[in-house]
Amino acid sequence: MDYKYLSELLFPSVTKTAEDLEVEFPARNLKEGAIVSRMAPSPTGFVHLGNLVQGLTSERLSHQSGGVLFLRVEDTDRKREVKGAVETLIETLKHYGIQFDEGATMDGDNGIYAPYRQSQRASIYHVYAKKLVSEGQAYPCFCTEQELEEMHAAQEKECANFGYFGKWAKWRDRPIEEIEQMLGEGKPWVLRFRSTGSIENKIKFTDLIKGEVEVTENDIDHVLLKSDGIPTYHFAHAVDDHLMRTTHVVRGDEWLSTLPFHLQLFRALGFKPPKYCHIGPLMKMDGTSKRKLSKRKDPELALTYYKAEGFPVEAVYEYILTVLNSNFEDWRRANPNAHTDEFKFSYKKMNPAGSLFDAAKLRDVSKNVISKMTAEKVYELATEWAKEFDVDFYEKLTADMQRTLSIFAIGRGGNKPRKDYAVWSELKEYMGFFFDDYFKLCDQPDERFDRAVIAKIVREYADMYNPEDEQNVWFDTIKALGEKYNFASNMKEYKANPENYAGSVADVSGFLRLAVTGKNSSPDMYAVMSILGKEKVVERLNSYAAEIVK
RNA sequence: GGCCCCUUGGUCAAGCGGUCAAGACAUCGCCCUUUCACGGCGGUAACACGAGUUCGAUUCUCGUAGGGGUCACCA
Repeated sequence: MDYKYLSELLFPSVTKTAEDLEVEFPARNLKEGAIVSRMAPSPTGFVHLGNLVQGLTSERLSHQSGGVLFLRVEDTDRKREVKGAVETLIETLKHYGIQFDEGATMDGDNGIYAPYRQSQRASIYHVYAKKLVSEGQAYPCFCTEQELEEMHAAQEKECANFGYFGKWAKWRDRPIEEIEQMLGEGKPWVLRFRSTGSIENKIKFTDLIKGEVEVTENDIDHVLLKSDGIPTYHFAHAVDDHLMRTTHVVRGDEWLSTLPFHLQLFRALGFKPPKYCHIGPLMKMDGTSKRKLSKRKDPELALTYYKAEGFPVEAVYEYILTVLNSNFEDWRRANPNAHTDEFKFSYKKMNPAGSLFDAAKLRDVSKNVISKMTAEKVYELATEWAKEFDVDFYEKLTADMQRTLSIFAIGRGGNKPRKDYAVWSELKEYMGFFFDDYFKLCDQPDERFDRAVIAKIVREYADMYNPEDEQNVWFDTIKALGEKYNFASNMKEYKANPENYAGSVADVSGFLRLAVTGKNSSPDMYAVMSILGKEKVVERLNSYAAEIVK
């Protein structure tokens, strides 16, 4: 077989050579040890938490080493093309603050290894395709979809391994005349790799996360170019990561099974393969107690979900880091205010197994993150969120910025800041009572007390509330009022002999709280009342007193 | 089915041949406290199973089981 002739037949318009491309896309000039990594998602319409896990790993690895991180869009699947997906992708990654040094952007490309969209790189792939054909390492296959299905069925029947290999590889060794004839008839074809591997052979390979991995050689003649001339993931991966001079590939471990093929491909092309970090899958609890993999359709795994819920980006980051690097939490405790970039991230600390996504933990992390923010920061992020997801609430929040800020300031700062909410979408429930439109009685008063007494106390307090009072005076007033109705003002005494009292000042505070906020749980009452103002406080106290005895 | 990866409490996870097997989240109890929170202290709770190597295995090896992945002109 004259492979050279075949390659001209298949790729007549390709004139460039692999050598030309080496010159066009030269090696990077980086310091020793600098890692070049990338995020290479396919634009499916939404970004997955897994993408962020992978992206964050790449980002830390490259930037921490003084290297480069770039974004490459893997849009080689025309059938699954989703309109606007690339924009969504770039926007989402931007929201999550991943800083790319080069790669695909909204309006094009940034960087000398462009284009960074695979759909625009066909001519580059074809150079290598032609080269492989001319060397006898790849060949055209004219099998129809139906023929392939029949092959699969036959293999199933024979209990043979699946795939296009060995005797099943119909077009692997057809004479050139036949190929020319098919070509002449304009029949569609794909380019297949001529594998020389055997499943009898094992190869050892070191993954940066999994460690020593023993895999079986690939013997399948995988498709390199689809019939539309666009490469498959495998071929594009080898060509692009070589030309873009990627040193480290971070990806999910679902790729582990095709790794032998990738290694084979790099060798066939004369490329040095990158180092690989295969991350275990992120799983989720499914139903009862069974664990299941994170599927593309789990809405809570889509990044847009976290944005809509109102998780601060920083919280999602912190959570992912705690999952990725087990020592991150310890570090965070030791450095509560340091920027995450100061944490020494290491792939050595990464768990080779997959992990279950822990929503409760994320919430906890988020509460901590929010509790450390200033009121101004909370205002900024909460209003940003509300503007997009709850316009009415947004208007309330921004109507009087100073007032809103003072609400956010309650219990903030100091060593033990409050941790009331984990996401912005909970904010309305937490502080809604500050706005008349959202104020309503949510909770019931304690059953132990006579409602008439409660009403009496509440009404009486309405007459005594003086916003000018200092906090201790304010509280003394409440204590005195309670004592009048035999509610203990000294908690220790009350606890020692509860039977001597109708209740404690804690209960009295509870009555007032419920009247003013509509809830049994709220931030500091003194602050709440002073922000609401005398008029509003008195009004709510009185209407509550009336309401409760109806 | 073939091939591959994984397996410490409910969850995330330390642990690299000798530990009373960390810590965090969740949960429960107590304390602090004017409420609500925060916080503090403490409790329940784990090395999947079976062989082997070894004086000694959670740590090493091999099986078994379980979980997961992959076998496309998807990535």
